[in-house]
Amino acid sequence: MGRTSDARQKILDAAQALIELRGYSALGVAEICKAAGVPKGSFYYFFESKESLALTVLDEHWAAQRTAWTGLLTDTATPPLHRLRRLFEETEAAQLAGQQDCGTVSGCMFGNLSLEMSNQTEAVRTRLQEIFDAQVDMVEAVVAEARDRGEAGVTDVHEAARSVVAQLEGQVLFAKLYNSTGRLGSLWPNCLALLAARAPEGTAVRA
Amino acid sequence: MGRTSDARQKILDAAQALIELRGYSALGVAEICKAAGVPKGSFYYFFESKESLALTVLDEHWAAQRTAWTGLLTDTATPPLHRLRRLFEETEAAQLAGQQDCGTVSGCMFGNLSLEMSNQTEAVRTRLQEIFDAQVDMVEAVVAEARDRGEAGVTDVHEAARSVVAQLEGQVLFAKLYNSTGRLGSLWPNCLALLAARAPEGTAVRA
DNA sequence: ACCCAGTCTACGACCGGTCGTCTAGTCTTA
DNA sequence: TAAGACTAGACGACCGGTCGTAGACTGGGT
Repeated sequence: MGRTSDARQKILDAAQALIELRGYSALGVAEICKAAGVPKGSFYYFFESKESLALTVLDEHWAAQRTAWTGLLTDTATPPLHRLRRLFEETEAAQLAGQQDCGTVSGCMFGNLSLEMSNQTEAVRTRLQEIFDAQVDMVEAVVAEARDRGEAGVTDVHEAARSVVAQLEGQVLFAKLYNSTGRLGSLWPNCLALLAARAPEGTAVRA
Repeated sequence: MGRTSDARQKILDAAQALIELRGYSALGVAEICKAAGVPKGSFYYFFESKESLALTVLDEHWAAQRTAWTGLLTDTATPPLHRLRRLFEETEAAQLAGQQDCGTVSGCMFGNLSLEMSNQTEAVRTRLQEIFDAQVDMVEAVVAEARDRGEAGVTDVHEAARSVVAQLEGQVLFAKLYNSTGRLGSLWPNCLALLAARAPEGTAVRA
């Protein structure tokens, strides 16, 4: 009896879980409705189309993650690099939890959908770009803070932040492929390395 | 006719192109056959199933890429780190070429299929694991060589190689999502950073 | 207190089309 | 003509999506 029908929310919840578990294209509207315990006929009352559902799931998931990230990354009581480390630890913990819940490391929904849908529907691609832009911006702010405190030698903070997020996506992809969270521990040392000063051109790096 | 029918090869080529362009799940057997100019009825003469086609495409694509990588990475005439740099340059060039051919950065087929299929069919997941294992091994050999020459400070060469490949996958994912190869240039400096010595535990943090 | 249009929510039945797959058969070559 | 190489066409299942309407609720008229 919620003000917005709870059937809609049940569809949303089921869709989010199933998309993380099995992807989008391989998923049918009927299957989503069955999992949600909602008649299929109701689906198109609550959602305009399957794609519109994907967009809504994306938005809801990002809203939740953004809240969590904001809490982690803007906590001025802890040094900026420690905040980043906590972000990685939380990511690892989340993947581990997902694995124990449903037997499978589900990876990052945004990365998953990027590779699966971005060249099928322009709307989803645009939304995913906005999400990753926002993620990078959030990391960038922390990196800039660290640099100002002399804790990171990097000069181009935006590109550095992008690389950190890219590293995270790549490692999570591996975690999903190998169904193992074991190696996500390298996230933090790698982040540290990416945030160190860069040699201007060419050769080796000393300690 | 040819001992291996050329129809089979035409299906393979069309499938490879279409999978890079539109993914696997969203692709129908009929569409592949039409693009290949092969009657749909012939498909199941040449391939056991759609999944078996995917496996074959994967193998063929990897065989080609492995050859190219081997040529690049085992060229003892050039220093190891330069070989790695050339690998990134070639990757960037390949993505750019793909973009100009079909208007879209197609990304890495292995990464794409990892996120799209790895939790649908175990056979594909296993094959993808083998491919990435091999990629990491190839990079690892070069990293070990660089370290022996004192050009890389990293101690765990396997994990370092894995991180380099992860970074590559992450950046290529972004290139695909934003349909832009412009930022793949950060691949090489990031690789350098990942190959530098790691502090054992949170050194950069002085708070 | 009762009723009855009118309105909105919610849904089962169904649509045309496409999916992956298969079989029955036609070609080609020797 | 025997034997393989190849293919047309159709199969049942299922896809995303539509639609007519049942049921719950509303607010005036009586």
